[in-house]
Amino acid sequence: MKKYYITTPIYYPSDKLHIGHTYCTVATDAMARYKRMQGYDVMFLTGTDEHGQKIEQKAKEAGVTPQQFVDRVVAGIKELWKLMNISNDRFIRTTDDYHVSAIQKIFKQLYEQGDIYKSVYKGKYCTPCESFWTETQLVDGKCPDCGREVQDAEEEAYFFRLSKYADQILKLYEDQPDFLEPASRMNEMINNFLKPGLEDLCVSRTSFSWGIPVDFDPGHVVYVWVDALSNYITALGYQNDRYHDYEKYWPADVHFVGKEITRFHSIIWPAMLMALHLPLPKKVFGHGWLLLEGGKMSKSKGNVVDPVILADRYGVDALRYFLLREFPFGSDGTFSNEALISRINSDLANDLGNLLSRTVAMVEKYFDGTLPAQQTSAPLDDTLISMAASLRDRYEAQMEKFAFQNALIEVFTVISRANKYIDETTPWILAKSEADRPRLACVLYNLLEVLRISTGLLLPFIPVSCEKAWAQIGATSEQTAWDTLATFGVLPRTVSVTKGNTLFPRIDMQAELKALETAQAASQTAEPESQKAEPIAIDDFAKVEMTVCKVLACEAVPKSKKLLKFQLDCGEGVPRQILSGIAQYYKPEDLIGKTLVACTNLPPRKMMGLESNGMILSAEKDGKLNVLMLDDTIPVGSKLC
RNA sequence: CGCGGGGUAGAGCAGUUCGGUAGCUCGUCGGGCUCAUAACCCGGAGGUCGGGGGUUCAAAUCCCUCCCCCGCAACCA
Repeated sequence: MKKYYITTPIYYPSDKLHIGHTYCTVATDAMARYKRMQGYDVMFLTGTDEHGQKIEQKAKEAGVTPQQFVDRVVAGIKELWKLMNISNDRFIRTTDDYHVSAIQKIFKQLYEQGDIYKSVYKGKYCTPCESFWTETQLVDGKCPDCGREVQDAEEEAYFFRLSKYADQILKLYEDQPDFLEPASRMNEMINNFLKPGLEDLCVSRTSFSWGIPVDFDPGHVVYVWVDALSNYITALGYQNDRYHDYEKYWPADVHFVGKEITRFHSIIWPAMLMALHLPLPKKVFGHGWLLLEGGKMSKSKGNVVDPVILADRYGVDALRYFLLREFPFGSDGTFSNEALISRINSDLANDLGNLLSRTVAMVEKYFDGTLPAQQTSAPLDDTLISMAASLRDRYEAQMEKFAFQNALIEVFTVISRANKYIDETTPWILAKSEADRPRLACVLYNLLEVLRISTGLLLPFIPVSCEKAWAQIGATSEQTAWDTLATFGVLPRTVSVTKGNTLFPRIDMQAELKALETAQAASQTAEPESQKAEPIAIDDFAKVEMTVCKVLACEAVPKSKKLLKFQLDCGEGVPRQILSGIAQYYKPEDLIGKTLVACTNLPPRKMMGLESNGMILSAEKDGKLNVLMLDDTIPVGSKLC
């Protein structure tokens, strides 16, 4: 049997997942279901990448162990995939025993054959801060955190000989121009990383401990590259006994990944596999991001879209459909509630749902639910029939290119044609004459066939709804199998229908937009987590020196989007230079002469090569920022108390 | 000149590989229909395809140039 191995990235469980992760996973799921439908033996893998410093910190903040922390988040992720009807065959966690031991073996093998070597990470060390810094991070040759002297220091670390594989990877791209898609991503890799030259990659850490220990060198843990990327083979049983289908499924047919991690999958991962003498995946596809009006989705902006709310309100299938129909898979798209509702209404409710509803209703009304065998065709039927019969091929061509959007457009073109066909044939008029009954029966039969083929092909996208539709049009799963979908006339002529519930109810746009706003706001405030600041002692507050100052000069930092450079009179006799990331909110000239407050006892910090000696106070809420401006009569140099 | 993506009707997008009448969805205006989820069908209005220059019989598409938006990396104390 032909096999097909497809993967999502393994997600980082430092937080709840959002609509972006859902997008990628739903796409992978649709592809997996499509391939199963075609008769492939599919392995669909997803999972979680659970190690690293960030999770160690988050667990500490939450007062639990890292393992407890990830267990909780991962449980939520599995629930989300269940809700979204994700049909993954396997779920790997990088904390799974079998993965841990396999990684240790892989790491050791690479070390023993010389592809990983122990070296030193050279830098400057600040003893009181216990921190390593590179030359470029230093401010005036001193520790950027505390301003004290630093010493030359060396830290042991393991490195992977990535540089050794640069040529082979360039050759891979030449020989296999479709290895990484869309093509624009490959250009980015070549220009940004390959051409400038690859540096060896630091693949271990000693600065945190939440990771897979390097078993032959205590104190070192394996860093994300080797740990996370290898999941695609350890999940099949590579170097472990938990699973035994590495031989069967590897190499993967495609890795679906977000564009931010295409680099890891198209450079580091192939290099690692080359080092291990393993076959390379056939393809890496870097999909685009879902953006929101006003930019990227991010926790800090508080504009994260929660898939659970949307699925609860409109149904899982509707959300799945929207995600794959609205956005071209390779490029970014803009998500909005309005677009979601509009898409559901126009395609699913008005076109597909209504076609099903009116067709089934007419079969019940005119023939008591069962068509007679005597049916008369007409030339008018030909266009519809040929469109429906050839639909599978056009759909398949798009699916093979991961062009989900286009595949769905193909299906809905036929659905629209069927709605038009009803107008052309006017069944309600045919119903009035006994002589036209055979003709009427044929018209309704043709409509049922279009519905059978359409919902057959929509199965990977909206699986639950398709099965409901089959129940209504009287189709069995044999009659909607892949092989039957390129043939018109599969349902028996005397098919019986059963009217069911409305497949996709229309959504009241105005009412829902309001309701959504409330629901989303509620879910965000429901988890204040670290919102409330810890109480501090008055002494702690007193440590912060806040000084009233006047802006002497202010200009944008060249090539910087965020930074403005201030010269401030803080009553110290000499101007103080402070950089502040508010360029998007203020024009430099508007701030000159204003009286502001700055924190003036922070250690100096270097940004864009310029030194900043403090922080200008501003207030921020809901993405809006205001610099604190004071009455100009307050004397410069006053301390806030 | 850091790298990449993009600018096409009021909104959102396709079309650009390989030049040949500018298309889709939503919205809007008018008409039709009554089987259906106030759904469906038909028609209209609405675009100097970011600006300028070039190649060509012919440019959204190819070449040059400029402008604007967005993302990535170094910056957000």
